Amino acid sequence: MAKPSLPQGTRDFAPDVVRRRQYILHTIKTVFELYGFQPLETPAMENLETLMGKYGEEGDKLIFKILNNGLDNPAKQEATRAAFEKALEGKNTKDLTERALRYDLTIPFARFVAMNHGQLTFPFKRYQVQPVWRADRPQRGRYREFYQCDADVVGSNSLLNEVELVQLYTEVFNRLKMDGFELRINSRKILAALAEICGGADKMVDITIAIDKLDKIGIEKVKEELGQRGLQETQISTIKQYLAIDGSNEAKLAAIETLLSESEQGKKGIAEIRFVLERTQLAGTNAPLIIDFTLARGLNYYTGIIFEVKAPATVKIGSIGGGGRYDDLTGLFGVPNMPGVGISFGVDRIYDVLEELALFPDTVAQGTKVLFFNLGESESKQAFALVQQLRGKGIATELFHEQAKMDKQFKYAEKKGIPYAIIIGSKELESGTCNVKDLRNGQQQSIGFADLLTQSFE
RNA sequence: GUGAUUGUAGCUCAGCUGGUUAGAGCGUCGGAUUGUGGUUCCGAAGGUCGCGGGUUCGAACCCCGUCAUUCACCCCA
Repeated sequence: MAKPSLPQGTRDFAPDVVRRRQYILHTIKTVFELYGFQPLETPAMENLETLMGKYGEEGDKLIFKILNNGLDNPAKQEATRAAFEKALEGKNTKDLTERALRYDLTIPFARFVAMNHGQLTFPFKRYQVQPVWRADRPQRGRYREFYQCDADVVGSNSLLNEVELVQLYTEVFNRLKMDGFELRINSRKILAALAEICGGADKMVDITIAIDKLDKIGIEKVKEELGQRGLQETQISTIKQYLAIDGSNEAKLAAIETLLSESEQGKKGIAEIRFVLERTQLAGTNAPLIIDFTLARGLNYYTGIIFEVKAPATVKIGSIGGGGRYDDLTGLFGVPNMPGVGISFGVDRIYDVLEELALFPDTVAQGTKVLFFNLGESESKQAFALVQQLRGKGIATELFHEQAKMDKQFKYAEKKGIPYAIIIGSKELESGTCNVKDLRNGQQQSIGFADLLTQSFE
């Protein structure tokens, strides 16, 4: 029997890890609900044609395809062989695969909205927390199966949605006690305006891809890449000027206004950012909003405000969330005029940040609150009755599974992080009391069976 | 997909130029300890050296293949 193993890029989550992940997800979901978002779940698999062509050529390669069943059916053998020939050429055919694992949550969501737009109440605010799969090569912090945690508002052009999402981000990270996170904001319209004054709107994709790498490779390499992507010296110099904008949010706005004064689109983008900044402030939200004109976000479907959440500078993890506005979510599925804005939380990275900064509350590790010791036949009968009563009160309680030395039972409690041990031996049985020991400080008191039910066990 | 890297006990890692029976720490289990844990002490179990092939009198070590890991690129969360 070969050693069991896991498929590349997948993980088991042990109990203590699940607890901590649930703490994060529960916090986020609570805030989503607080802001009026509704939960949605979609299937792990979609029809292949729903996904293909939505993520670019590279994206298509990273979609996990599911082999059709019944390929060994003799009647279909001819078609299957032909399909396989096509697969060798890199083409997909229904005769070989017609389903695939979802690659993200946005496209399934778009599919859902397109299918149900007649029944939905708009603006439709949904959140969705589910795993997605990518046939990417795994690396640190990159997996083939990972959770996405998205919230979107569709069917509304109002910038108030952006303001609310800023508040939502702020609330979540405040609740997680993550001091020092930053909310970077930019507008895709400003990037478009930059491309415009650099001589070609068609260069926007090239420019954003290069700018996006600024953090990683530095200004010189970005200039190099821009040159390779066919931009002229004067254009690169304008972009350099653009990237050099620095200072307070006000100073940045003033500088960008001068630089993009010729562009109508640029003015719109600037006005959008101004609006979000002002309204956030007006609402009294203490959001760490920072304008960052170098923020580009690779994805091309964004059209307005874009966000990115950066982890506190002390942990070198970078982005822990992002999002933005798009004009047309469902056009690809035949339902036009469906604008929206959405955000996403990077759960795995948030986990790493909280771990590194030791921000998980101690209580997260606790499952069972009370362990009854098992010291004999009649003792355990009494204990078992009390166990059920405490459970009835909603207190997570266990009885040690067999009679054993106290030493062993203490160690079990300690390893499971159980805070209270209740000891009922022959003496206690006689007196109708039990010893309740707080394992965290070693203090112990004798309590009557009846009084046990009014104890808090916190 | 491209280029590197590393695979030895449950975990972290030693293991000399290729040479007898592959080691340590931590963890696990048992004991010191028959009703009070975390410390300490003693003892034990645990390995087809990732897998397959080759070279050699002899391979954990060298060669080839393969699988997995980690990292970079691409792309992205």
